[in-house]
Amino acid sequence: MAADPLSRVFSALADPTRRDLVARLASGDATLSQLAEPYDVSVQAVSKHLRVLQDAGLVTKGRDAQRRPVHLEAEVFDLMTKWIERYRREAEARYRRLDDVLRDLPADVDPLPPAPPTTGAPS
Amino acid sequence: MAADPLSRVFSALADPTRRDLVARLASGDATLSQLAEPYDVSVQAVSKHLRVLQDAGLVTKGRDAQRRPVHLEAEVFDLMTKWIERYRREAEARYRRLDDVLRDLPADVDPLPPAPPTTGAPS
DNA sequence: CCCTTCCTCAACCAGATGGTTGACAAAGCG
DNA sequence: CGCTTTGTCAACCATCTGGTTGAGGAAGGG
Repeated sequence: MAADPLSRVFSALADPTRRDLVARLASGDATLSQLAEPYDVSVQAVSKHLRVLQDAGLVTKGRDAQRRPVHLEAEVFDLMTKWIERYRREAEARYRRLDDVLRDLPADVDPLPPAPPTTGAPS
Repeated sequence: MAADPLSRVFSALADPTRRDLVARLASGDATLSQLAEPYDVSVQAVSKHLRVLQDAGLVTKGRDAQRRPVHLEAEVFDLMTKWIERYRREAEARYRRLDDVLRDLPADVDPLPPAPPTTGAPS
Protein backbone atom coordinates (compact mmCIF):
# COMPACT_ATOMS: atom_id res chain seq x y z
CA MET A 1 0.00 0.00 0.00
CA ALA A 2 2.88 2.36 -0.68
CA ALA A 3 1.61 3.63 -4.01
CA ASP A 4 2.34 7.17 -5.15
CA PRO A 5 -0.21 9.88 -4.27
CA LEU A 6 -1.64 10.15 -7.76
CA SER A 7 -2.29 6.41 -7.93
CA ARG A 8 -3.96 6.49 -4.54
CA VAL A 9 -6.33 9.27 -5.59
CA PHE A 10 -7.28 7.66 -8.88
CA SER A 11 -7.64 4.31 -7.19
CA ALA A 12 -9.80 5.75 -4.43
CA LEU A 13 -12.23 7.22 -6.95
CA ALA A 14 -12.34 4.05 -9.04
CA ASP A 15 -15.09 2.70 -6.78
CA PRO A 16 -18.73 3.83 -7.22
CA THR A 17 -19.48 3.70 -3.51
CA ARG A 18 -16.48 5.85 -2.72
CA ARG A 19 -17.39 8.34 -5.45
CA ASP A 20 -20.86 8.49 -3.96
CA LEU A 21 -19.39 9.17 -0.54
CA VAL A 22 -17.33 12.01 -1.98
CA ALA A 23 -20.38 13.35 -3.77
CA ARG A 24 -22.37 13.39 -0.58
CA LEU A 25 -19.56 14.89 1.44
CA ALA A 26 -19.30 17.70 -1.08
CA SER A 27 -22.51 19.11 0.32
CA GLY A 28 -21.45 18.82 3.92
CA ASP A 29 -19.57 16.89 6.56
CA ALA A 30 -21.13 13.73 7.94
CA THR A 31 -20.45 10.95 10.41
CA LEU A 32 -19.81 7.33 9.55
CA SER A 33 -23.25 6.11 10.63
CA GLN A 34 -24.92 8.83 8.60
CA LEU A 35 -22.81 7.98 5.59
CA ALA A 36 -23.36 4.25 5.90
CA GLU A 37 -27.12 4.46 6.27
CA PRO A 38 -28.13 4.51 2.57
CA TYR A 39 -26.00 1.52 1.55
CA ASP A 40 -26.89 -2.06 2.25
CA VAL A 41 -23.42 -3.05 3.33
CA SER A 42 -22.08 -3.19 6.87
CA VAL A 43 -20.87 -0.10 8.65
CA GLN A 44 -17.41 -1.64 8.75
CA ALA A 45 -17.31 -1.85 4.98
CA VAL A 46 -18.08 1.87 4.70
CA SER A 47 -15.45 2.54 7.33
CA LYS A 48 -12.93 0.77 5.12
CA HIS A 49 -13.97 2.90 2.16
CA LEU A 50 -13.45 6.01 4.24
CA ARG A 51 -10.03 4.75 5.22
CA VAL A 52 -9.12 4.48 1.53
CA LEU A 53 -10.36 8.00 0.87
CA GLN A 54 -8.42 9.20 3.88
CA ASP A 55 -5.20 7.53 2.74
CA ALA A 56 -5.66 9.26 -0.59
CA GLY A 57 -5.93 12.57 1.22
CA LEU A 58 -9.44 13.15 -0.08
CA VAL A 59 -10.98 13.13 3.36
CA THR A 60 -10.09 13.93 6.96
CA LYS A 61 -11.72 12.92 10.21
CA GLY A 62 -12.44 15.30 13.06
CA ARG A 63 -13.44 14.60 16.66
CA ASP A 64 -16.74 15.33 18.33
CA ALA A 65 -17.27 13.12 21.36
CA GLN A 66 -17.52 9.56 20.10
CA ARG A 67 -18.32 10.87 16.65
CA ARG A 68 -15.71 11.48 13.92
CA PRO A 69 -17.23 13.90 11.41
CA VAL A 70 -15.76 13.27 7.97
CA HIS A 71 -14.67 16.27 5.93
CA LEU A 72 -13.94 16.43 2.22
CA GLU A 73 -10.58 17.90 1.23
CA ALA A 74 -11.23 19.08 -2.30
CA GLU A 75 -7.75 20.45 -2.97
CA VAL A 76 -6.45 16.97 -3.74
CA PHE A 77 -8.57 17.02 -6.87
CA ASP A 78 -6.01 19.38 -8.32
CA LEU A 79 -3.46 16.59 -8.43
CA MET A 80 -5.63 14.74 -10.90
CA THR A 81 -6.88 17.63 -12.96
CA LYS A 82 -3.35 18.87 -13.46
CA TRP A 83 -2.18 15.49 -14.69
CA ILE A 84 -5.21 15.05 -16.92
CA GLU A 85 -5.11 18.54 -18.38
CA ARG A 86 -1.47 18.23 -19.24
CA TYR A 87 -1.82 15.21 -21.47
CA ARG A 88 -5.23 16.09 -22.76
CA ARG A 89 -3.87 19.33 -24.06
CA GLU A 90 -0.85 17.66 -25.58
CA ALA A 91 -3.04 15.12 -27.34
CA GLU A 92 -5.45 17.78 -28.55
CA ALA A 93 -2.67 19.96 -29.88
CA ARG A 94 -1.32 17.01 -31.77
CA TYR A 95 -4.77 16.25 -33.11
CA ARG A 96 -5.22 19.77 -34.42
CA ARG A 97 -1.78 19.79 -36.01
CA LEU A 98 -2.58 16.52 -37.69
CA ASP A 99 -5.79 18.06 -38.86
CA ASP A 100 -3.84 20.73 -40.68
CA VAL A 101 -1.32 18.46 -42.26
CA LEU A 102 -4.05 16.07 -43.31
CA ARG A 103 -3.85 12.37 -42.77
CA ASP A 104 -0.39 11.90 -44.20
CA LEU A 105 1.03 8.43 -43.92
CA PRO A 106 4.62 8.94 -42.86
CA ALA A 107 6.21 6.44 -45.21
CA ASP A 108 9.73 7.70 -44.74
CA VAL A 109 9.50 8.19 -41.04
CA ASP A 110 11.41 5.78 -38.85
CA PRO A 111 8.96 3.64 -36.91
CA LEU A 112 10.87 4.51 -33.76
CA PRO A 113 14.49 5.51 -34.03
CA PRO A 114 14.58 6.80 -30.49
CA ALA A 115 11.58 6.83 -28.25
CA PRO A 116 13.66 8.59 -25.56
CA PRO A 117 12.29 12.08 -26.05
CA THR A 118 9.13 10.99 -24.32
CA THR A 119 10.90 9.35 -21.44
CA GLY A 120 10.38 12.34 -19.24
CA ALA A 121 7.20 10.83 -17.94
CA PRO A 122 6.49 12.28 -14.55
CA SER A 123 3.64 10.69 -12.71
CA MET B 1 -15.60 -6.73 -15.41
CA ALA B 2 -18.86 -4.89 -15.93
CA ALA B 3 -17.96 -1.77 -14.00
CA ASP B 4 -19.38 1.58 -15.02
CA PRO B 5 -17.38 3.71 -17.47
CA LEU B 6 -16.24 6.21 -14.89
CA SER B 7 -14.89 3.50 -12.62
CA ARG B 8 -13.04 1.94 -15.51
CA VAL B 9 -11.35 5.19 -16.44
CA PHE B 10 -10.31 6.03 -12.89
CA SER B 11 -9.17 2.47 -12.34
CA ALA B 12 -7.18 2.45 -15.57
CA LEU B 13 -5.27 5.55 -14.53
CA ALA B 14 -4.65 4.29 -11.00
CA ASP B 15 -1.55 2.45 -12.22
CA PRO B 16 1.75 4.32 -12.76
CA THR B 17 2.76 2.20 -15.75
CA ARG B 18 -0.55 2.85 -17.45
CA ARG B 19 -0.32 6.58 -16.75
CA ASP B 20 3.14 6.52 -18.29
CA LEU B 21 1.77 4.78 -21.34
CA VAL B 22 -0.90 7.43 -21.69
CA ALA B 23 1.71 10.14 -21.25
CA ARG B 24 3.84 8.71 -24.00
CA LEU B 25 0.90 8.16 -26.31
CA ALA B 26 -0.08 11.79 -25.89
CA SER B 27 2.86 12.72 -28.08
CA GLY B 28 2.10 10.18 -30.75
CA ASP B 29 0.83 6.73 -31.64
CA ALA B 30 3.07 3.74 -31.01
CA THR B 31 3.10 -0.03 -31.33
CA LEU B 32 3.14 -2.49 -28.48
CA SER B 33 6.79 -3.41 -28.85
CA GLN B 34 7.77 0.25 -28.94
CA LEU B 35 5.71 0.95 -25.86
CA ALA B 36 7.02 -2.07 -23.97
CA GLU B 37 10.67 -1.38 -24.66
CA PRO B 38 11.42 1.04 -21.77
CA TYR B 39 9.89 -1.13 -19.04
CA ASP B 40 11.53 -4.18 -17.58
CA VAL B 41 8.38 -6.28 -17.62
CA SER B 42 7.31 -8.72 -20.28
CA VAL B 43 5.61 -7.59 -23.48
CA GLN B 44 2.55 -9.55 -22.41
CA ALA B 45 2.27 -7.53 -19.24
CA VAL B 46 2.26 -4.30 -21.23
CA SER B 47 -0.29 -5.83 -23.57
CA LYS B 48 -2.52 -6.42 -20.56
CA HIS B 49 -2.13 -2.80 -19.50
CA LEU B 50 -3.13 -1.68 -22.97
CA ARG B 51 -6.16 -3.92 -22.79
CA VAL B 52 -7.23 -2.16 -19.59
CA LEU B 53 -6.76 1.25 -21.20
CA GLN B 54 -8.70 0.05 -24.21
CA ASP B 55 -11.58 -1.26 -22.08
CA ALA B 56 -11.69 2.14 -20.43
CA GLY B 57 -11.97 3.76 -23.85
CA LEU B 58 -8.75 5.68 -23.38
CA VAL B 59 -7.03 3.95 -26.25
CA THR B 60 -7.84 2.31 -29.58
CA LYS B 61 -5.85 -0.08 -31.73
CA GLY B 62 -5.43 0.25 -35.47
CA ARG B 63 -4.11 -2.20 -38.03
CA ASP B 64 -0.93 -1.96 -40.05
CA ALA B 65 0.15 -5.37 -41.25
CA GLN B 66 1.05 -7.39 -38.18
CA ARG B 67 1.40 -4.18 -36.21
CA ARG B 68 -1.43 -2.59 -34.16
CA PRO B 69 -0.59 1.05 -33.65
CA VAL B 70 -2.08 2.30 -30.40
CA HIS B 71 -3.87 5.63 -30.41
CA LEU B 72 -4.85 7.80 -27.46
CA GLU B 73 -8.49 8.87 -27.28
CA ALA B 74 -8.30 11.96 -25.14
CA GLU B 75 -12.02 12.76 -25.15
CA VAL B 76 -12.65 10.21 -22.43
CA PHE B 77 -10.78 12.47 -20.05
CA ASP B 78 -13.85 14.67 -20.08
CA LEU B 79 -15.79 12.04 -18.20
CA MET B 80 -13.44 12.44 -15.28
CA THR B 81 -12.91 16.16 -15.37
CA LYS B 82 -16.65 16.74 -15.45
CA TRP B 83 -17.20 14.55 -12.42
CA ILE B 84 -14.30 16.10 -10.55
CA GLU B 85 -15.17 19.68 -11.38
CA ARG B 86 -18.73 19.20 -10.29
CA TYR B 87 -17.93 18.19 -6.74
CA ARG B 88 -14.85 20.32 -6.43
CA ARG B 89 -16.95 23.35 -7.21
CA GLU B 90 -19.68 22.30 -4.82
CA ALA B 91 -17.17 21.77 -2.05
CA GLU B 92 -15.43 25.05 -2.75
CA ALA B 93 -18.68 26.97 -2.76
CA ARG B 94 -19.57 25.42 0.55
CA TYR B 95 -16.15 26.27 1.90
CA ARG B 96 -16.53 29.91 0.96
CA ARG B 97 -20.02 30.04 2.45
CA LEU B 98 -18.74 28.46 5.60
CA ASP B 99 -16.01 31.02 5.63
CA ASP B 100 -18.67 33.71 5.84
CA VAL B 101 -20.84 32.05 8.43
CA LEU B 102 -17.88 31.05 10.54
CA ARG B 103 -17.47 27.60 12.01
CA ASP B 104 -20.90 26.85 13.37
CA LEU B 105 -21.30 23.49 15.09
CA PRO B 106 -24.73 22.04 14.14
CA ALA B 107 -25.67 20.37 17.42
CA ASP B 108 -29.27 19.55 16.54
CA VAL B 109 -28.66 17.96 13.17
CA ASP B 110 -30.92 15.10 12.11
CA PRO B 111 -29.07 11.84 11.50
CA LEU B 112 -29.19 12.42 7.75
CA PRO B 113 -32.65 13.30 6.47
CA PRO B 114 -32.21 12.04 2.89
CA ALA B 115 -31.43 15.00 0.73
CA PRO B 116 -31.78 18.38 2.46
CA PRO B 117 -28.33 19.75 3.04
CA THR B 118 -30.06 22.22 5.30
CA THR B 119 -28.06 21.18 8.29
CA GLY B 120 -30.02 23.38 10.59
CA ALA B 121 -28.11 26.54 9.82
CA PRO B 122 -28.93 27.59 6.26
CA SER B 123 -29.38 31.28 6.77
C1' DC C 1 8.94 -22.14 -48.27
C1' DC C 2 10.99 -21.21 -43.97
C1' DC C 3 11.89 -17.94 -40.43
C1' DT C 4 11.44 -13.86 -37.95
C1' DT C 5 8.59 -10.17 -36.04
C1' DC C 6 4.51 -8.64 -33.64
C1' DC C 7 0.90 -9.58 -31.00
C1' DT C 8 -2.65 -12.37 -28.40
C1' DC C 9 -4.44 -16.23 -25.64
C1' DA C 10 -4.24 -19.42 -21.65
C1' DA C 11 -2.74 -21.14 -17.31
C1' DC C 12 -0.80 -20.14 -13.23
C1' DC C 13 0.68 -17.50 -8.94
C1' DA C 14 1.17 -13.88 -5.15
C1' DG C 15 -0.76 -10.07 -3.29
C1' DA C 16 -4.34 -6.45 -2.99
C1' DT C 17 -9.30 -5.46 -2.43
C1' DG C 18 -14.13 -5.48 -0.82
C1' DG C 19 -17.02 -7.80 1.76
C1' DT C 20 -18.38 -10.49 6.04
C1' DT C 21 -18.73 -11.42 11.37
C1' DG C 22 -17.21 -10.78 16.07
C1' DA C 23 -15.05 -8.31 19.80
C1' DC C 24 -14.08 -4.10 22.03
C1' DA C 25 -12.76 0.86 23.37
C1' DA C 26 -14.77 5.38 24.26
C1' DA C 27 -18.17 8.83 25.07
C1' DG C 28 -22.65 10.10 26.67
C1' DC C 29 -27.45 8.91 28.56
C1' DG C 30 -30.78 7.17 32.17
C1' DC D 1 -23.35 2.43 37.67
C1' DG D 2 -25.04 0.01 33.59
C1' DC D 3 -26.41 0.40 28.71
C1' DT D 4 -26.51 2.39 24.09
C1' DT D 5 -24.31 4.69 20.40
C1' DT D 6 -20.30 5.25 17.44
C1' DG D 7 -16.47 3.76 15.47
C1' DT D 8 -12.23 0.73 15.01
C1' DC D 9 -9.53 -3.56 14.90
C1' DA D 10 -8.86 -8.44 13.58
C1' DA D 11 -9.63 -12.61 11.24
C1' DC D 12 -11.48 -14.72 7.51
C1' DC D 13 -13.08 -15.35 2.62
C1' DA D 14 -13.83 -14.73 -2.56
C1' DT D 15 -12.50 -12.30 -6.24
C1' DC D 16 -9.64 -9.07 -8.96
C1' DT D 17 -5.11 -7.67 -10.47
C1' DG D 18 -0.44 -7.52 -12.21
C1' DG D 19 2.98 -10.27 -13.12
C1' DT D 20 5.07 -14.65 -15.10
C1' DT D 21 5.87 -18.48 -18.75
C1' DG D 22 4.57 -21.06 -22.76
C1' DA D 23 2.17 -21.73 -27.11
C1' DG D 24 0.53 -20.09 -31.30
C1' DG D 25 -1.63 -17.13 -35.19
C1' DA D 26 -0.84 -13.65 -38.80
C1' DA D 27 1.87 -10.89 -41.79
C1' DG D 28 6.29 -9.97 -44.32
C1' DG D 29 11.29 -10.73 -45.72
C1' DG D 30 14.90 -13.95 -47.34
